[in-house]
Amino acid sequence: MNYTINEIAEMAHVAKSTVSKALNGQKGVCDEKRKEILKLAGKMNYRPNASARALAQHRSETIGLIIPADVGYSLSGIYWAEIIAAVAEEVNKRNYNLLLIIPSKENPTKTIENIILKKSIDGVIVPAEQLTAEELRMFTEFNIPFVLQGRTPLCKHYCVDVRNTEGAEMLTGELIKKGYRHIGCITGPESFQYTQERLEGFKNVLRRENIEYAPVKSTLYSLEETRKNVIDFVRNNPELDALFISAGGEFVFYIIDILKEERKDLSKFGIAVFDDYRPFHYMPFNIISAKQPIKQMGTQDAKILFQLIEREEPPTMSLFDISLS
Amino acid sequence: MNYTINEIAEMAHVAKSTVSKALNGQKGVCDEKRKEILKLAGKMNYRPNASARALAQHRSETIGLIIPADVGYSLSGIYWAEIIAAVAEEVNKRNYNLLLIIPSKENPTKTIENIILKKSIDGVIVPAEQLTAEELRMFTEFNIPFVLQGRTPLCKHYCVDVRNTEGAEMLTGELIKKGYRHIGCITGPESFQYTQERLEGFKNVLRRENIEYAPVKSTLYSLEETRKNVIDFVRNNPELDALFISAGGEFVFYIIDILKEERKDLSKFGIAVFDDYRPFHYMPFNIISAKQPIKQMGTQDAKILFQLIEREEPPTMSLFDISLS
DNA sequence: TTGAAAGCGCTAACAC
DNA sequence: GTGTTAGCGCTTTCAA
Repeated sequence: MNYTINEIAEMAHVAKSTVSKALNGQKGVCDEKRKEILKLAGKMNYRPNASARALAQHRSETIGLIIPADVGYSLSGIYWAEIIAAVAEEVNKRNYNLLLIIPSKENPTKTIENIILKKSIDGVIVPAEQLTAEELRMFTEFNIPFVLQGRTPLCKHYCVDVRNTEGAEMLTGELIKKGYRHIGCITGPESFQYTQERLEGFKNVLRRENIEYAPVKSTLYSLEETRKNVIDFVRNNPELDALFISAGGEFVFYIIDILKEERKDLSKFGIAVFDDYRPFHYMPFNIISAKQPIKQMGTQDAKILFQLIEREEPPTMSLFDISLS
Repeated sequence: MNYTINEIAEMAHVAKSTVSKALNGQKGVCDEKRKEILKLAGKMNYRPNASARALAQHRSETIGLIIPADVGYSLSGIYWAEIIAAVAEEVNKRNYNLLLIIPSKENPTKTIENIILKKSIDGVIVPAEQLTAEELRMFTEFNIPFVLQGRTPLCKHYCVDVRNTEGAEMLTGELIKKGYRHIGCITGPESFQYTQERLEGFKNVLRRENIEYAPVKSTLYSLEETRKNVIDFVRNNPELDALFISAGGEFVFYIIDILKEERKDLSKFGIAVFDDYRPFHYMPFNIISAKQPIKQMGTQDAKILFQLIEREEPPTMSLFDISLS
C-alpha cells in the first residue's frame, strides 16, 4: 500500500501537521513523538507525495538538465553521458529528481518553455553552446536558477568550463616539441566560445615560437560540412604535416578519413585533439589528446545549481585544467 | 509573469472550472467561450502548474527511464544515448516529462523505490539486465506500468529487444563464409538473457556446419575480468583464427588489445561483433559488426509504455531484426 | 452550458 | 508541544 500523511497521522494518533514537522526535521514536536512517528513512517514505507509537496512548497525538488538534441549521434556521446552520470549522482544524494530535457528539433525553445511554465523544475543545467537569447530571457524573467556547462559570449553567468586556451597551448606545444612546423588548425563552429579560445591558444604558441605557417579552417560538425571544408583545406595547404583539431569525438574520425584519402602518411603526420575519446587510443597512429575532467565538471554543475536554489552564493566561474593523455 | 488558472478565469470573466474544461478539450463549454479562453491563455502564455495537475489527477505526466549507473564508462555509451534520445522524442510529442533514473551504487533499489513511492512517475522503462526481483515486486505491488528494454529470465513482461539468436547466427555464418574454421566465442555475463541467446546462435551455426571446434568463454565486462579471462582463453586455444564477440563497445577494444599482445596476426584474424560502434569502422582491420536498430527500440519502448499508461493493450513482445554492417 | 465547491496530499501560520 | 485550518493550483462532481 501507499499511505498518505493523513493515514500516518491517524495511525500515530497525532495531527498531520505533527507528522509533517517530524518528518521534515522541524522543531515543535517532542522527541518521543518524533521518534514514534519516524518509526511508524519507516515501517509503513511512507514517502510524501512529491506533487503535493511541490504544490505546497512551490518547489519541485527536481532539476533539469538540457542535452543537445543530437546526443545520440553527436561528437559528444561520451561527454554528455559522463555529465549526466555525475549530475545524477549529486541529485541522488539530495533526494532530488533529474528531469532530462532534450529540446525537440522543431521547436527547441518551446520544449524548455513548457517545462519552466509548468513549474516542473527548480533550476536547470544548460550547455553553453545551445543557450539562445530567448531562453536566456526566459530564465531571467521566470527567475529560474541556471548553470552553464561551458561559456557563451551571450552572457556572463555561473558557469563550469575547462581552460580552453591553456589546453590548446599544451596540445600545440606538444606538436612543436615533436618537431612539426607546418601545423594547421581545424575548428568547429566559430560562434562557440570554446572554438575561439582554443584557436587563440593555437595561435599564441605559434606566435611565441615565431612560426608563421598557421592555416585555420572552421567548419560545422556534420559529416558533409566537415568533408567539404577539410578537403579544401588539405588541398590548399600541401605543406601541412600536422593538425590541431579543436574538438573531438567522431569529428576526428571524419578528418582522419580525409587525411587518408588525400594520401597523407599517417605514420608521420601529427594529430592533436582537444578530447580524450577512448577509441583514439586504439587507432593505428599517434594522437595527442587532451583529457577533460568531465565527471568533475558535471558534479560542479550540480553543486552550483543547488547552491543557487538554496540562495547561497556559489563561485561565478569554475575552470578546470586540461591534461595531456 | 506566471499566471494561475484563477487569474485566467478572472480575466475571462468565467469560473475556473470553465477554463479547465476549455483547456483540456472537454465538453460543457460553448464554442465562443472556449475560443476566447484559449486565446487568452495563449496570449498570457498560461501553462497549468504540473504539480497541481498531478495532484488532482493522480498522474504526473512524467515517465521514468532507468539507466545503468556506469553509463558514463560502460560498453554502452552510444547505446543508451540513442535510447534516451528516442524516448525523449516520444515524450516531447505527448508533452510529458522524462525523469532520468540512475540508481545509486550504494542502494540502487532505494533510488527507484523513492521515486515510485513519491508518485513522481506514471510508468518506467527498465533495462532488462538490471531488473532485480525486488524491483519487479515493487512495480507489481504499486501497479507501476513498466517496459523492459531487452529480456530477462526473471519475468515475462512487455519487452523490446532484438533477435539475438538470429543475429548471432548471421555473424557466425559470415565468419564461416570467409573461411574461418577455428572460431571461438567470448561472451558477457552468463546470466544475461542476450548472452545466452547469442551463444545459442553461435552454437547453432557451428552444429549446422558440423564444426566441432567451438570454445566459449564468458566474462564480466570490466577491463580486469576481461583481460584475465581472454588471455587464458587465447592461450588455451592456440588454433583460434576467429572470434565471435557477443557484445560490443569498449569490450571489443579490450579483447583486440589482448589479441595483439598474444601476437595474433590481426590482418588475418576474423572478428565478428554484436554491436555497431562507429569507431570500429576506423580500425586497421576488418570487423564484421551487427547493427541494432537502437533508435527504433527506444521509440517502441516509449510507445508501449504510453499504451500501458492509457490502459490500452500493447503487443507483449517487440523483436527487431539485426543487420550486418 | 456554467459555476460553486469539494478534494487531491502536503506545508505552514496560528491558535491553544 | 500540539492541533486546527487555510491554502498551494488544479480537476471533477454536482447543482443550478
